Amino acid sequence: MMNTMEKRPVYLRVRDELADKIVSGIWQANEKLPAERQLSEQFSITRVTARQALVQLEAEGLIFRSNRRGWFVTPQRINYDPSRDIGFVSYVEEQGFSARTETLSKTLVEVPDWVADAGGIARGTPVYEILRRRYINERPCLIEKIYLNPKNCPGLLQHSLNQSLWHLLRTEYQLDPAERDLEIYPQTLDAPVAEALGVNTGSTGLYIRRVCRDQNGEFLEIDEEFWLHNAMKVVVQVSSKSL
Amino acid sequence: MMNTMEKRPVYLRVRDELADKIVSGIWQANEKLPAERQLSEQFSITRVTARQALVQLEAEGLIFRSNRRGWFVTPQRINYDPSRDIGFVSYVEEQGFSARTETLSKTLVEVPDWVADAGGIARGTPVYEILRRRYINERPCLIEKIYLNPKNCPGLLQHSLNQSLWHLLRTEYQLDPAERDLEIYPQTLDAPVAEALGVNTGSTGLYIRRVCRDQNGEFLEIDEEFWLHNAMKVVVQVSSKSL
DNA sequence: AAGTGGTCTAGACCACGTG
DNA sequence: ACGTGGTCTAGACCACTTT
Repeated sequence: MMNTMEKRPVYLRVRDELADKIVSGIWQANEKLPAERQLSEQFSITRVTARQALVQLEAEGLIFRSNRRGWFVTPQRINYDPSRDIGFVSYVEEQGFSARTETLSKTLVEVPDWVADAGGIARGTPVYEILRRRYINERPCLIEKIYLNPKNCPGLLQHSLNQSLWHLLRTEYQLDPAERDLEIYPQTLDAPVAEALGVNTGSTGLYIRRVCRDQNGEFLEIDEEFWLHNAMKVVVQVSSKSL
Repeated sequence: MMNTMEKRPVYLRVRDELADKIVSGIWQANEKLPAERQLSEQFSITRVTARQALVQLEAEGLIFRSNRRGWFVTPQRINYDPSRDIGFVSYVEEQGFSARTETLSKTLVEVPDWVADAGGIARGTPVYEILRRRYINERPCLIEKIYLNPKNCPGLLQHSLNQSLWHLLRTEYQLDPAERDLEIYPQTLDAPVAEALGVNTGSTGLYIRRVCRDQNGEFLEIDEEFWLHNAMKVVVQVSSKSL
């Protein structure tokens, strides 16, 4: 029974009880929580209040929702280093998870203005655009949008892109990035991305943008990643530059 | 009048109208939005629905709330490079904002276990712990918790710490970081941090952890930062390591 | 004292996913 | 067909901030 003398709002007390079942391991990763109506009955609260507790846990990353199927326990975050290119799949597998990449589309498009500006190429130039979806333990965790200058990698789209892109770029085209500019911030997922990840539009995500250049500072690749906010931790190692 | 044929939920249509006033500049940064009750009347909706729209905008980072005072338009994000130590204040001022640092506490404590492990020092060792709050345009934006090995900087706490810590460490103690390990992920703000930032417990934040080492790999500083999720963008430049 | 957001109740209907 | 979450109404009382 809950202590009714406690001043903490009801929804936070419910949150605490549910959080407890998760961190203590009573509810395992990917396990489905009881239905909202069931929870409200169990705690003698309205569904609105139950939802408030659930939304709070979602914000904390402890649970996630899948469309209209229900609420589930979030699996452990993976570590992710956007500055390395040893290959997503092997990197994730090193941590004991399974990973998979799926190519959603690969096309030649007119370069978006911001990509042209960030990459220092002329506006309107045609570039390769690759859209991929990546899974961790069969859960779709990020959408990736990649832009490449065809000048550097002609015929790239003929290859299968469900594997490490950098492995391909290195072995087939002798490309090697020397420097990367990263931009990272929390952002809500817009409709197309959210849909592709099977979550609600407007749910929280983490946005990562990566601009890779070669030794001459010439743009090699620009990559935008839209992650579920609870799927990973960014882990980067930076050496000091002499100024 | 809103198009009632539209399938988009009401709260998202309200969101759109409010978002429009913000991005179009009709409502300026830090301006207060109309009261929830006023909005619900204006749009002929319940307060619950109005709140749903506001919470959505909050998640997107477009507005923020201040205790029970109301909802306000979020000012522009600053760029933040956790790999540099040119000084927070000057870095922010370069971008046209004002900045200020406030020391909340400075003490000698027994090293927390995770700090000892991450820093490679013996558990139980005494270390300096510094707690600071940083403002951008007089808005509290982050809480910083710093751990330092007193061996490297004896007497540090006698200095004023409302300024660039690394300037102090360099000029007074000849310390210079060679390498930094960064860990970055979205996380909700716990009670003490949220209170110190004047926001609700459980609101979204961005967590940054930084471990600085010298050339010999010895731990110099560990720093935990708890940011408002909408206050900044992480911007890091990484040079490729030869593997 | 008045105004604000914070919390909560007790319902309802809808759209979608799963059997 | 049924169970699920997604949305929404029309109220209420409380705690805190501002005037």
